Order: sequence, then C-alpha cells, then structure tokens
Amino acid sequence: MSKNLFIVESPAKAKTIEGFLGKDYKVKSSIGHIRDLVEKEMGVDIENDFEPKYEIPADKKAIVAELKKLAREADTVWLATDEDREGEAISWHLFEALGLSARKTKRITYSEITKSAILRAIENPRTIDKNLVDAQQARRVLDRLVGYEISPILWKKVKPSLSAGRVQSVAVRLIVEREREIQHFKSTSSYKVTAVFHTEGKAVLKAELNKKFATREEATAFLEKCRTAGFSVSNLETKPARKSPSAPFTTSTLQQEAGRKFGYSVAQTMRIAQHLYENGLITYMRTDSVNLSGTAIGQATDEIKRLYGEKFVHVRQYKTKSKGAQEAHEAIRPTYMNRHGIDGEPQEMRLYDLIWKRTIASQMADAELEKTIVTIKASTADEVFIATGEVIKFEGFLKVYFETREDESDEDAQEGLLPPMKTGEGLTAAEISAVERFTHHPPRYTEASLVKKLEELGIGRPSTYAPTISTIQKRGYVVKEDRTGVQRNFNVITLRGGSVNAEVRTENTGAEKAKLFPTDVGMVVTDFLLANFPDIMDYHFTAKVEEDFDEIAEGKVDWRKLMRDFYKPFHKTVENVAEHSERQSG
DNA sequence: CAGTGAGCGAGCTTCCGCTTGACTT
Repeated sequence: MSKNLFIVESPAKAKTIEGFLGKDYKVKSSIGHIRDLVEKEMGVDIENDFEPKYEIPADKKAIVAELKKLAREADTVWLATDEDREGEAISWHLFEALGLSARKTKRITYSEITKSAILRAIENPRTIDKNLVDAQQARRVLDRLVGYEISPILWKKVKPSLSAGRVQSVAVRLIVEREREIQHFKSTSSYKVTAVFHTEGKAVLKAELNKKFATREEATAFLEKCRTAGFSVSNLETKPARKSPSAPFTTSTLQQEAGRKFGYSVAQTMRIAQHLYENGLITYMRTDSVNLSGTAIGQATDEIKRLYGEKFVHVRQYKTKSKGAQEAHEAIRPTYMNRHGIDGEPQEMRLYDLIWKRTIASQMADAELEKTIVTIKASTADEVFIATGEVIKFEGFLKVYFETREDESDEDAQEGLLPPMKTGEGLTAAEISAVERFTHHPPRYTEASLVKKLEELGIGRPSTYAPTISTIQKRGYVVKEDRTGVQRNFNVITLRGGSVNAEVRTENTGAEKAKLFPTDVGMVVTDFLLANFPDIMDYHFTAKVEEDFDEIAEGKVDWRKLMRDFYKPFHKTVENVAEHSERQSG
C-alpha cells in the first residue's frame, strides 16, 4: 500500500516520474481531463448564475474509479497536473470527483521532469488556485454557450449537423476570405531585366536591373539602348552579415517544418511525435514554449563542443512570442541530446533527426556571412544592374540545420561567391533579357500555414490545432485538394549578339498541392455568421476574452460576472437570429 | 386489393481543450 498517490496528466510522464520516486509513491495519470460539461444538453444552468453541470464521460469512469480507490488508501494525494489553466482545473476536478480532503491533498507544479525538480516541487506544495480554476470554467462555459447556441441555428437555417465555435468558425473565415482575395486578385505583369556579364578575367557574373518595366515597349526600348552601351563596375561593396538559428520547436513550428520538409499533414506529424514521446525519445509534443531546461542546454552544448568544437557553442534563451502562450511544458526536444539518431520507422527517424538538429542548432553560434553588392552601370542608361553574392565565412549553426522557407521563388539570383573584380573594370554583356513576370495572388493556406496564422491570432491551443483542421474538413466547410495549373504565355525579349529578339514562351501557373479551399457550405455559413455574429467572428475575439480570463485568474473579476455580461447581449442576438433571419441556401 | 407515396412527428446533430487508445480506411 503506497503512502502517496501522485497524479499527473500523461501516462508516459507517470512512468518517468515513478522512476524518480521511491516505492512510497504510486504515480498514476488522469489521462487528461476527467470531467466535462454534460454532452447531451447545454450543461450550464443559466437561471442559476451559470452553474456548470459536470459529468464523468464514459471513457473516464474506469480511471476515476481506480484513482478514487487509490486515493482512499493513500495518506497524501499529490496533484501534479500541468502548470496552466487547464492543468489547474484538472486538479480541481480530481479533488472534487475523488472526494479528496484538503488535509491530505497537496498541489505541486514543476517545469522540468528531472528528479531534482520533482523533489523540489514536493518540498513546496501549495493549494489549488481557485481563481485559475474559475478562469478555466469561464473559458469552458463560454465555449459551450457559443457552440451550443449557434450550432442549432445553423441546423435550422442552413442544414443539419453543422457546427459553429469560437475557434473553428474563425478558421473557416480565414480560408473563405483568402479565397475571395484570390478571386478578386488582378494579376499584372512587368518586365524583369537580367543580364549575364563577362569580367575581364572571363568569369561569368549574373545581375538584375534595379527597375522593372511596365510594358513591353519600355523593356524593348531599354534593350535597344543597351545594344550600343559599354558596361562597367561603378561600385563594389562588401559588408558582413549574420544569420541566427531559429528557436527550438513548438507544436506549431514542428508542424510547419515537417509539412515543408517532408510533406506531412499536421495530424501525421502529431501521430509520429506522439510515438516518439511514448518511447521516451522526445519531450512533450503539445507545447507553445520555446524554452529549454538547464539540463537540456547543458547536454546540447556538450554535444556541440564534442562534435564541432567550442567556438560553435552559443547558449541562447528564447522568448515565446505567440499570444496567449501558457508554457506548461518545454519546447519539443530530444530527451537525451547525445542520442543523435534512432532506429524505427523511416518517418519517425526523419522527424527525430529534424528535432535533434533544430535543438542543437538553437544553441549554436550565428553563421557569419560576407555579402558583396556590385553596381554595374551602362553608358547609355540611367538604370543600373546589381549583382549580389554571399559567402559563408563561418558556418555556425548552418553546419547542422537549415530552415526551409515558405517561398523558394528566387530562381535566378546568384548566391555564392562572385568572381574577382575591381571598381571601374569594364564588363561585356553576353546576354540581357527582359522576361515578363506576373504578380502572384496571396497564397492559399496549407494546414500548417493555417495553424501558424491561428497561433499568431492566439486562437486555439497546441492540443487542438490538428483536431480543428480535421473538424472543419469533416463538416464540409473546407477541402484539402490539389489543383492542376493552366498554361500561360509570357514574353521574353533578349539582346544577344547585337540584336534584340522577342519570343513567346509558356509556363504552367496556378498549380496547387494540398491546399485548403472553402466549399459552398463553408462560404454560406461564414457569411451568415459574419452577418449575425460579427463579435464572435472577429479575429480578435479570442484575444479579448483571454484578457478577461486573465483578470479572473488574477482574482480581479468574478467569472460569473463575465458570463452575465457576455451572455445577455449574446443570447438576445441568438433569439433574434433564430426568429427573423432567412433560411440560407448554398 | 395491394402497393406506393405524401405528410407528419420524433429524435438526432453541436463547442474547446486535456489526454490516449481503439477503431476503420
């Protein structure tokens, strides 16, 4: 019989902690929340000042029964759930549902899963923070009121089984509005001029004109001017530049990088990461924190020293930028930094490798570059050509990790070392061409870029990004699709061997891969909600109510007052819309 | 007369966030 029952949220975490504590401690997990508002009805007694009606869902009955039994037999129950709003609420629900007494219950938190941190936490117990719990209840009840009052209106006015909510409806709105921007986008073309020069030393130098021409006539006129021109280096400038590594992974940045580098969907990435976590290979994968523990930084710097040498080390502490981050966990990193790779499924090996590299790189020195900018003037024109080159002087973190960018569109920029040149040196133009280029519409969202946008707006949480993306597709608001592009003609005018010639080439444009498109239903519902519930659909709605939740957590505001203030006008709108608005078709 | 179909009524759908594992495709 254990004297102590120690409860955490995750089974994998329980296993780790069990190893730190002696046999006087039984470590169990709640497997997340153990109680929730009743599912079949509103679950909030509005007449009774928003009293929540909680139940233990069927799939949690067994675990609650087991914990209850163990709690009865223990002298002390340690509530060691996560250190955030939801974690505090889980502790409170455990306290209530297990029928614990204040005397034998202790609430503890820690920000690192190490033996010393756990023991330190045990030395410093506290009581449940009811203000923080109330902030969670406010969050929970508000989401229920919004979701369960608006969804039935959609069943009546649009079609059955649809849904609306604080998070999903705004996610769909983003996609609908982006699609409309794209539909209204008028592509314009202009002529980009590039040149291939030869230096006196017969080396090749690519450069781009500092001006684009709006019309074919202007572009042709410019090339005609170049026909008789002499070219020379009018300015040569070198300046140092630096690149810094990115922060370690959070849920959202991991989803983005795995999407860009390997093409994984956000659900796929999470499934693979979950597996790595359960096997003790990485830290928790649902996090908004970029923080690394002291132990992790120590291990990382040891590895960097051993592999690359002292001067590649640069210890960095990253700050979380995203709104509403709760930072109950560390960044996503390997559990042991000296484990450079793993055996297993190819997908798991690749994701682990990515996480290892990103973490190591985050503690490495800046890359030092030297940027060279060459200005080339033509004797017959005011415009100048610019050639840029970049040389890596010191690799730093680039030795390990290279972040993939969203837009890899710079096809013909010359990166790397430029040939040796002097100011005033004459150049010969081997070829100058003006290519018609079209402006691009804003990009459609991918799953990962939608998650990034939601995170920037403070909407949704690491544990809900993947489910939200799946919900809006399941409801038929959004589809993820490939689209084939269309052929488009474009003009190319070239000056070569003293003569200017024009030709028409074709390119494929508008092809899309795994992008999110709104459906008709998605657009109808979005327009309906925007017209009738503009406050809920506002991109800043979540950020605003989060401020209110913070005030509740600080004990400045009563959560029921917030509900009263929100519900009165909200419910009036709901009644009005239910009664007066037209049935929508789509 | 038997089978069809119009018309009616009852019952269902739904939120966000925390955590896995069971289940299908």
